[in-house]
Amino acid sequence: MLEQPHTPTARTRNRRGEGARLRDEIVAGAAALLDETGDESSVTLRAIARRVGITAPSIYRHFADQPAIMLAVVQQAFSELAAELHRARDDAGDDPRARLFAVCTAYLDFARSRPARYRTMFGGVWMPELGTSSVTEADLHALGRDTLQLITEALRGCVAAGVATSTDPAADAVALWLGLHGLAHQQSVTVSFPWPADITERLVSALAHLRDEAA
Amino acid sequence: MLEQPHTPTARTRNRRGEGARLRDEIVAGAAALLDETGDESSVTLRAIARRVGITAPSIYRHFADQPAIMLAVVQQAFSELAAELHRARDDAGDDPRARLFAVCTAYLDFARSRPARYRTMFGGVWMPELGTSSVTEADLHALGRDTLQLITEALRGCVAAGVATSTDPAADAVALWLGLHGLAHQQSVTVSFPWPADITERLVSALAHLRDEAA
DNA sequence: TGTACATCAGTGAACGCGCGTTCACTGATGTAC
DNA sequence: TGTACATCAGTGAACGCGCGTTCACTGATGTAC
Repeated sequence: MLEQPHTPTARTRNRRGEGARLRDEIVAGAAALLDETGDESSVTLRAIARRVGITAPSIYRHFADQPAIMLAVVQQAFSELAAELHRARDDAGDDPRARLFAVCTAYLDFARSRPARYRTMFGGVWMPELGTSSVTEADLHALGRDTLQLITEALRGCVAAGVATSTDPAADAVALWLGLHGLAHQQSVTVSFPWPADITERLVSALAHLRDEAA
Repeated sequence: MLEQPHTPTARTRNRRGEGARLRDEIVAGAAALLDETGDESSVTLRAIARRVGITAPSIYRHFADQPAIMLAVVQQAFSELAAELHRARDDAGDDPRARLFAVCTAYLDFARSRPARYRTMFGGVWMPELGTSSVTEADLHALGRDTLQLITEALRGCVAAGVATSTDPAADAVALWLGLHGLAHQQSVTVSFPWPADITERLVSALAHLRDEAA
């Protein structure tokens, strides 16, 4: 990860009533910084300000403190993830097995393409700040609920079609998500791990209790 | 996680030739700090020094820089993990199924009892420092190799005894480890996740391709 | 057995840096009359 | 249509802090003679 100064384009100040735009720019800048440096600790309030092309105090008009920015980044990342999973499922046609694999593959692709953001979403690194910061515990609940629900539905589809033998799709969906998370997380940390080539298929078919494709 | 000042016992300086003892105290102090704060960024060189009861520059006699301390903590944690897994397996008797579960349960217990250390071991948070620091890539390879080998052996034992139907234990062991890692990691981050009660059994039996116990 | 000396463990003061946050402000833009 | 004024987006300077790291040093301990 080389240093890439990213000379910010000279900003023209927002017009009256459009100040809220800066909020989006701040979140986008923080996300870009996170992706580029791969390191959560590089995403400082001042670094974000430099990146966006404003002075540090300007951020306080839009965020109570630094953790609040990270929370916004994480929230946005979760809705991006949900959107990508939905798109993948809808593009996969009607075969329930294909739909399940489409969702799982999209999940892994998401993590692979934004490793640092994925780690931040699930890393809990910003959670110890709870209590000292403006981030409330309520903000954090239900962030991953969408994802889990999508996986559950895809698994139920397989069961209904008789291609999966799971007798408790809700519980097995949790197990399946945990497997995906383990792989996604480890991929986001190491590139040189000696994965079996078919590791995704292996994980998904075992955890979803898929029948042999031949059968 | 409340602040616990931990007034260090007044140190008596090591005798000549025993200076290397401080090295162990530094590593232990860093690990303790990590476990107590739950936050990697609190484990600064100066905080470690305070904790151990020495001045900051004294650390440089034993470690080239700050990441080198974290590497030592991680290395020690990996050998602790390996030791606990071996002990669990050896205590589990001869039943291969029980041995496999003993290893997997010990793995999860390890992560649960030292969440922050577990996250640091596998979090890759200290890896971006590579190149700027004294930590070499060679130091990092093979750290988890022991663990994976133990799981592989336990799985092979099940296959040999006919209680698991895996046809590629080496590859399935990777999948099983990934599942355990997903669960261990998520547990280290959240306590309030609505896990199914039998999540461990569910993960292990699916990924290891265990036969129904009834059969 | 006594003493000079080298070695070693650790200290104390200082450095420059980037950080989060505060404060009083500026100057463009829209609005009321 | 013109102008005074309130509002709003953002600035600039400054703060205190903890950090990693450097440097010259101290003083106890063991060793050679």
